[in-house]
Amino acid sequence: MARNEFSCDCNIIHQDAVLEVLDKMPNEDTFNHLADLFKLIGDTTRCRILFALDQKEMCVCDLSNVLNMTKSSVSHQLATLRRSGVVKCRKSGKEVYYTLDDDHIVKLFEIGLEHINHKN
Amino acid sequence: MARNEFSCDCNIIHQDAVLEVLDKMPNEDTFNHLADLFKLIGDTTRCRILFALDQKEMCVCDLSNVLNMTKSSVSHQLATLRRSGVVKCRKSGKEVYYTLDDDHIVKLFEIGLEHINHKN
DNA sequence: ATGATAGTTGAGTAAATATTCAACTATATT
DNA sequence: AATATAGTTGAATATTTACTCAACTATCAT
Repeated sequence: MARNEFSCDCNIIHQDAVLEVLDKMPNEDTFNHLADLFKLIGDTTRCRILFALDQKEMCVCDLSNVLNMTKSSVSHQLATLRRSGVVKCRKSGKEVYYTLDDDHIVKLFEIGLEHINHKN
Repeated sequence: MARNEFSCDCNIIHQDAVLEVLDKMPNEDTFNHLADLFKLIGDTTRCRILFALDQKEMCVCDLSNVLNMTKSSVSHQLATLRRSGVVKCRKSGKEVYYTLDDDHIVKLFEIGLEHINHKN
């Protein structure tokens, strides 16, 4: 069997399948964005923050108490979530109140929880 | 204001909110499993593998060609996905064929793609 | 049996990242 | 103005992890 045209260390076993799937694959950017989204919620702390904010608008200090973590740590994660556009904040006096700003997050959580519960 | 009972470096601003949210929060295990699930699909390579397998059953060599990566690298990621129970495999001759083994993954991808496209 | 190919696996390396710590800004109170 | 608190931020550290490399097993063809 002839060496394949692609730069990988094996021969093509099913060229038809490979070409068909390659044709249907979204581009690199799409996968990067998709992975970035899941990576964003793929952290226990951020999961807990997002879940808490889905219940109620909260300031950094409230969240620190709910998570039992330092303000600094929570603030760092909130900054990450804000940069990614899944939470937004408003300032009121000395406090900064955060809220969820993305409907998809809740849906992802719902399916994620389904996944966990349906795994015998 | 009295120092709070929780071991964090700030005072409670809204004790009612904190207690209410704490009451609704799932336990630690749940968040760990949830985060692990999203972490699993929070990687470009694994996203691409799962997307490809959603199109068609494929062997490691096929996937290596689709992804343009070494067999070793793909095999490592497949082992991770297998350990987590989102793909399964069957051996046939020298080849090992992988398929998706979790309906939730496709749903998560759908919502993820929605998220990406609905962002301005 | 010998050689070739598909796939796996463990160790090593490099990159990414979550938390800590300390310094900082901004706002409110006295 | 001085002090205290809420929150942010950059640097450092420690942990995680994706990929490479080399060695290995299993299967097929001759």
